[in-house]
Amino acid sequence: MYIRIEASNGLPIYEQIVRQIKFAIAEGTLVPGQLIPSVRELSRELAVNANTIVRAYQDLQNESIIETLRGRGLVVAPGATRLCLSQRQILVRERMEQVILEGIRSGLEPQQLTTYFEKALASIVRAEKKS
Amino acid sequence: MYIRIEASNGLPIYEQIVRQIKFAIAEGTLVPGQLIPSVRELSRELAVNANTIVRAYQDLQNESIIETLRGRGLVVAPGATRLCLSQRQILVRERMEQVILEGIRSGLEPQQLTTYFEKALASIVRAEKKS
Amino acid sequence: MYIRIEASNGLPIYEQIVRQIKFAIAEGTLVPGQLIPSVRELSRELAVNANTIVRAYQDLQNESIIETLRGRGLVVAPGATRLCLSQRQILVRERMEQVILEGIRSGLEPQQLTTYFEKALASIVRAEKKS
Amino acid sequence: MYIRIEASNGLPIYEQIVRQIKFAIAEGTLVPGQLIPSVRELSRELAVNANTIVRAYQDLQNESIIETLRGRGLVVAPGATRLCLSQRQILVRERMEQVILEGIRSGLEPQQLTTYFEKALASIVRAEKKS
DNA sequence: GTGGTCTAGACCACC
DNA sequence: GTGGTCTAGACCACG
Repeated sequence: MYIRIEASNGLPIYEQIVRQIKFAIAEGTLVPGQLIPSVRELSRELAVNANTIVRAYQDLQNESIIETLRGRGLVVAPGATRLCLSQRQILVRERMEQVILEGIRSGLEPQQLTTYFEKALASIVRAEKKS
Repeated sequence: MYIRIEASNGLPIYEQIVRQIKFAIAEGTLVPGQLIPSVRELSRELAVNANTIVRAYQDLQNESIIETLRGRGLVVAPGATRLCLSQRQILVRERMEQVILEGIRSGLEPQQLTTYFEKALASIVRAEKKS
Repeated sequence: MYIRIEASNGLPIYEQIVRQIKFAIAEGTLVPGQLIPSVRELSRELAVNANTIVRAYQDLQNESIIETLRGRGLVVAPGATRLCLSQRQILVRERMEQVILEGIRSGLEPQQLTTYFEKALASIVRAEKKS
Repeated sequence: MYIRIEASNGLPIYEQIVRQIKFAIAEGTLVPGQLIPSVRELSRELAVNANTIVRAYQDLQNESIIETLRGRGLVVAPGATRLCLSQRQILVRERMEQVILEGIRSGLEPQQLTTYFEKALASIVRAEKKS
């Protein structure tokens, strides 16, 4: 599992960790039942304060995405995959609506917005295929 | 000019003011040369501390969107309209790209994204027409 | 006598007036004994608040550059020409020293400073000749 | 890093701080990546209100001269050195031009200005060598 | 009346 | 511990 922290990009570090773990689950890199790295381990690896990792893991526990296996560590919860996937999609829909609303309110024509959308989608699909 | 502050929506108050003034300029409610509400006036009207208004106005000055006429007040700068319009559109494009990228990365098919986009656009256009 | 006020250029309006009157005296446009425009007159002409003119004239009186002729108005004081000339030159010397000091402290070589100086002087002399 | 505040020299305190930090970066006392004094620390040290320090630091952030590492502090941004150096030199050139222009307009001969310049430069270079 | 600066002190999120 | 935001209230220069 690869997590990359970007200091000072606005997003709190614990949020970056939460998101990337959810993402790893959504795309199947982490599957239910699998152990995730211990607090100490991840703290060392990312050169991030242990408290910050704890905070991230707590958020994930509160959302029932991971759970503790006493004495063994933290594992991905059953049902986490479905949860993460649907969460992400709901989020995407909400943001899409916001962006469109802002665009319209700033005086962009629906036609222009559609053009933006299509161009962006095409170029992103292309870029993702390569990587 | 109507400014509405929403407490605790995440955005700092001064940012909400900055955005709404930029928006008012972009849509032509405020035009270059026009005096904007005085610090004390807006402070009273929004029930917000004067320093917060000052902060917002200073940000706008740093971006050359307003300028001071010493002892008289603050006016919309020449060129502010163009500035605000283009800023807003650039912002919309950037966010659109982000949303699409997130969508693709969360496993949504381009086709699904397009459906989301079209539905959202249609319903927003309908809603805006009414209001 | 021509006075030009630039709103919002940082310098207070009364200062701009004081300077330009001193300048007019230094270059001989205004000579000792000559009446200067009345407060009301100048206020109308420059579209500037009368209080501001009063303030400027007070500063000039405090420096003995103008004086009141009871019942007649304000006149340029005897000796004002010499005063204005020397004031300006002292000021220029002081600022020259400051600029050089800053330049040296910012890591510019004396040689570079000399080059800046010569180029600037040449171009300004050229520009002034034309006008 | 030494910062010296001079009360009431016309320049606002936050401006004095901004300038001196830029200067420290330009001369290499502060290098990119280095933590600058915390708000509270500098506030104590200079006996200046914390808000005033915050204001100064925000101005520096807006110019991309420093950036925040959330929860850890503020560091000099990469590229800040080049930025500060060039800013300072541009400033020096502008002021040099202004001074010369004023001198010419006050009736000083180019020859006299050159004499002023050379004398001032020589004496400053001498003084700086000693210190 | 206007904006600009400063202080004092509070509360927040983050690490 | 860090910075970020906000409030309250003061004083200043300017018009």
